[in-house]
Amino acid sequence: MEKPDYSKTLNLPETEFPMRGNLPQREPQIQDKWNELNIYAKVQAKQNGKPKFVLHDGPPYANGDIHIGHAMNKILKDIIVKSKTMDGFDAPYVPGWDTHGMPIEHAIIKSKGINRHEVPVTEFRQMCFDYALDFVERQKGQFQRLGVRGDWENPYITLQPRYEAAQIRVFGEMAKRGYIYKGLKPVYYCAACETALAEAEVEYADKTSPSIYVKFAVKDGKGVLPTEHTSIVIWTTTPWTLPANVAIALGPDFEYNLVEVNGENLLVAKELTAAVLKTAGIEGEPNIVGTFLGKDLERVVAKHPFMDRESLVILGDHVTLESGTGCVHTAPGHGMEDYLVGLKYDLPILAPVDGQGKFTADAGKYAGQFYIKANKAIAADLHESGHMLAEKSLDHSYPHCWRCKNPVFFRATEQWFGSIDKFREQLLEQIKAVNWDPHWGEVRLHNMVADRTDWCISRQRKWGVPIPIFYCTDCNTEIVTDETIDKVSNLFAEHGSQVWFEKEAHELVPEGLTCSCGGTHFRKESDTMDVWFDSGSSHMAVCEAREELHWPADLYLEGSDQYRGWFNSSLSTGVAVRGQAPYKMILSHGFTLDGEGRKMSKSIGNTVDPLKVMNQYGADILRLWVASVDFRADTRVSDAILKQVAEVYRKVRNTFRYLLGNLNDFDPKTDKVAPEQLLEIDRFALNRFTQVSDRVHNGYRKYDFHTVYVEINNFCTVDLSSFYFDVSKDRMYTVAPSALERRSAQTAMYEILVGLTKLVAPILSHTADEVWGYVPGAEEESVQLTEWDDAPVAFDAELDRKWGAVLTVRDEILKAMEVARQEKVIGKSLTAALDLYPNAETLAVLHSVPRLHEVLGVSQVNVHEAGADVPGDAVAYAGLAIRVKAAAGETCERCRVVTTEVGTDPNHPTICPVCAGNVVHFLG
RNA sequence: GGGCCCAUAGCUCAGUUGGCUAGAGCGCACGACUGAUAAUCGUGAGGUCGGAAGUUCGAAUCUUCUUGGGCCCA
Repeated sequence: MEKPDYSKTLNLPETEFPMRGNLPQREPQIQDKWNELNIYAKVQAKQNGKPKFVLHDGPPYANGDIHIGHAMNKILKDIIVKSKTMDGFDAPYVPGWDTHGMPIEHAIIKSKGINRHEVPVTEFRQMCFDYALDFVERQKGQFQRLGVRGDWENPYITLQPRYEAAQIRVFGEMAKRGYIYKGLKPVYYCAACETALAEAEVEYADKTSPSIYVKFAVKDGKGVLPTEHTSIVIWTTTPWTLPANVAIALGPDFEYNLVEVNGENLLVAKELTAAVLKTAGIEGEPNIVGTFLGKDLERVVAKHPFMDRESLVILGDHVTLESGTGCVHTAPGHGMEDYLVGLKYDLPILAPVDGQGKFTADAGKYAGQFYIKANKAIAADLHESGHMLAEKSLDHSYPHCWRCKNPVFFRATEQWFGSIDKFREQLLEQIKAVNWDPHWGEVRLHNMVADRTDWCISRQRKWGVPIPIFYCTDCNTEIVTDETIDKVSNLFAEHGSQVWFEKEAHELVPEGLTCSCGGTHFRKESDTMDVWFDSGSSHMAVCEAREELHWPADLYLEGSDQYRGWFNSSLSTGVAVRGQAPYKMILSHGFTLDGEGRKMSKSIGNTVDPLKVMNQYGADILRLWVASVDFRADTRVSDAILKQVAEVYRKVRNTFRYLLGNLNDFDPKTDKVAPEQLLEIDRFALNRFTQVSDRVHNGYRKYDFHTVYVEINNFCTVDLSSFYFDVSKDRMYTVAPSALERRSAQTAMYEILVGLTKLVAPILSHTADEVWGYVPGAEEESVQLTEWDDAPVAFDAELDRKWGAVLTVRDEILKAMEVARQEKVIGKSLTAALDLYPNAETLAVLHSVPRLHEVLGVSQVNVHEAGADVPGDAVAYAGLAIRVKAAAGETCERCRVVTTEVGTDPNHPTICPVCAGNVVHFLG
């Protein structure tokens, strides 16, 4: 008989599951399979009737390709939705898009080079509409490439008719409750284009402006300032705004000097006194007759230099001492800060300038003049009347119109507001009721809501949802009633908001509408709504409207910029129309920075493109990266970081591969070993998995994905690869295929394989399904169609403690063996024989371990009694002295154990008796 | 300028109510194996916790200040 090739008589791992992921190629195939299966619908159908969990998607803006922030956001949501599903919930996910607003108008105007005023509104809006939908499709493909599962065939889009219709109803509800009012607010305005401008439409350029110092005579010093011959000196570079002056702002904590000059007292900030006097050409040592704190001068009354009006002294934190006089001319109708401080003091908002930039009758003698031209006339008059202290000019950076390049200015215009004031207390109450993660989110939103001004919801824009208000052409009364809202909403539901621009007012109002004045002719509002009102209505248009969802949502999850944005606008509309926050919980993530913690920007060139990452590494690597970081804070990403994540992935993948390889002949239906018959070490492996499984489940439930990542990583590397697999591999390979020792290990590996696949599925969705295709006996078409099971064994704390002690001893022995290896006493562990000299405690541990040599990976172990003489060449460790020597005998050609018994069976002269017994199972 | 947040080994993160020589994985170095092989195993070297001051018997953990960074306002 010829000597057999013993390597053919082993149960070596074998699997088609590739070692290399090749994710950029493989993932799209897996996604195709999901699409064929219609995985979303299938999962939803299966979970129907289970407790619902609604994560409501915050809509990204449909413009541009997705960036790394989008990727992180969507991946986090996907991990949550998938883990909730596997945890036994019905977790629908309806993705959304935000589509109206300036950036798309901007993009259309730029890319098509068109002038908004020359293209018919409906045509312009259609272009915006098409553009937005193009990007919805584009981003949808990119989100799907990330592996995100959702109702992609039926998303919500803010330009959808049914969405716009629902939004109109939100507006109507707010109006009905008296929360909508018309007021004045300054906006950037271009007189040449006769239009309001968004901030993004303003560009800064150098300009030379007048720089004048004007005296405002004190009329009532409130007992603090003298009234006779006393003036407050203001400084301005826009003399034309003086007709709109209603106040003078001082810094509350600044000191102000009262300086006597030529018989009159002038008030200027102490720090600026010298500079002002110098500018005014006043020589000599100033004669300071008094010093005051700004806050002591509050409500002093001055007299306007040329209007028949008073000017109130107020306090503002925006006052600086960088230039001017420290006494700030305040015209709430012509400046943002002036406006805001004006709200606090309830100042009138005057803007006596019309749409062409000409002064109105309210500007008195300047009526009819173009605002800039009036600068000269005003200055001349101030000289004439003796109010001009000094007049110079100044070069500075000033906002200009992006189109016509003319200077722009702030002009108070009529705007629609949502009255936060009327339900601020309710907002603050509701903030308390929400579950905030991280907890500081509550403070952040609370502070914002506590001191925010009313919500300006109107925009002088075309690409948006129109504000559904009519005006009586006879008496100009605003009309918004249940009937008009109903009518408009229904029209929008049918035709979309485009109908507002296509039809005349009389076609849009309910039949028979009559104004209280008796008028029956109407015109329609031309402003559109702030896009935050669009997305802020999503809880009504989506959560409440769609039957698979519910209101309020269980969770909103967005970047921390959304405290100001969507969290805020959604809360406002929710409380306004339903008296309640539209979400039970807010979870927020940080921003993604580069490897050095710097903000990413295209100009610096430090961006990480998720699409490139997926082409290079794969979506699962990106997903694993998301799971690996502390997303609640800002996170970093770089190629080096992704490489590291890819290493972790490789380890996890190899773990799966090894499990699959060892299970190639395992049929769970027939080969499973009952728990009580399992070898102790196999039970220990399962026991550890039980623990890991529990921790991973809890990690998912607390949205601590980093815990999930760490637990899985450590389980694969420490528990499995370096211990369990390493220690059990010889047994797996050498024993008869169906021997209990092998089936026992296979049972443990099978349970671990199935369980682990389910644990990683929410994160490594592609890989998990790839693995699932190889799992023996797996019936479901996707692991996403399974739920987490209870762990295969109940956690046994005693077993865990015992093997913990074994591992500690093993570590000591490995150290000793490493020393022997360095000294060339041994090579691989199987060439070693050990003499162990334990103390009583360690002896008990060693005695408790079945198959000790297997656990230590050596050929021979000789455990001496406690107290035995320790030879001088043994190395002492805690509780144990160890002598490592080369094992005596020959190496069994089959199992590679070194033993003196090789050749005991004359038929097999090169192998050990154990192998001789096992080999018959292979040779027949 | 204001509100909120972040800062622990090269990297990603742990470090309950302040208390043993600050931990893990990866990476790195060295070594082993060649029956998980574009794999696998072992050993080891790396932080004094952004900085300063303070409270305390004792602080990465508390206080103040400070530096750098981020989000949102102004």
